[in-house]
Amino acid sequence: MSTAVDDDLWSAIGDPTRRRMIDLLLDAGGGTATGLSEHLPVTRQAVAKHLAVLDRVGLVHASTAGRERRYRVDQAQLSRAVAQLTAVGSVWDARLQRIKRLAETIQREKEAIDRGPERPDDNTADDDPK
Amino acid sequence: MSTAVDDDLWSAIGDPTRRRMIDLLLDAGGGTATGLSEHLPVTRQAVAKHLAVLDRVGLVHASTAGRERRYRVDQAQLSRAVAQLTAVGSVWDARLQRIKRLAETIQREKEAIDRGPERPDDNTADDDPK
DNA sequence: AAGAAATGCAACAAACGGTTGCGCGTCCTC
DNA sequence: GAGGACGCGCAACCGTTTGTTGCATTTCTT
Repeated sequence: MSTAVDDDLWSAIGDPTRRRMIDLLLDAGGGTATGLSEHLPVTRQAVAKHLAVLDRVGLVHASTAGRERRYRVDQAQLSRAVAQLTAVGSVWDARLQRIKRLAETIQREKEAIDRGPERPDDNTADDDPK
Repeated sequence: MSTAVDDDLWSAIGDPTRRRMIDLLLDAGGGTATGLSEHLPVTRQAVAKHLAVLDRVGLVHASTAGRERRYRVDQAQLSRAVAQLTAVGSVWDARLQRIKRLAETIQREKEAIDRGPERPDDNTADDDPK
């Protein structure tokens, strides 16, 4: 169900610093390594490496202008990533729900036994009540 | 908005191997390091380390039974993680939507200019069409 | 009691995220 | 237009993570 490309996307957005970088880029509509590093607790070089990673998986694109290298978020690719997140989330959610229902069923059965361990079915002698 | 604990949760589920392990554990309702490693492309020891990571952030719990050490998913904590995923996803989605609307607005304005760069309002000379 | 099965521990290699230091192009200003 | 300031890329290095292999230990089975 998950491809290698998807794994790359995941590990790209798995890093907290990279997630914050994407936030910043979305907020400002783009930015440079130096600019981003001023809002992050890491050096410009570390930011540059992260940008290279994000670029490699297509989550951002760069454009050189003079001595500046400006990065913008690729909306389509980020959409893909978001779809991945919600997909995995809903799969796990579904499994959790199933487990939860199962547990409740077992609990009900247990309580039933606790109430009357040997009592058979209710309606075995239900016909002709009078 | 994101705490250190949340970052730990994220990086725990950020690893593709660990995600597949959670999948397997959910499917089978629990499992051991040796058992999981048979369904994964890594050795038993690597799986054991991953299980230790997942245990440290509370996503799984272990119980020793004889020579076996069986791990189960902590439903509440996984729910937390899923909530995280969907939260980040919806934030990014919202930003993407905003950008998309903005782009469409600009596009409409551009097209309007292309149709008639200097034309003022539509209904200035609308009376007496003949 | 002996062997198979499961785990844990230790040493090691490679990749990752981070730092510092340096050199090179581009812009601004005097 | 010469010189400094600014932004960037490259290389070396360090600590942690992720993976391996090898071995000792515990527990089950026969």
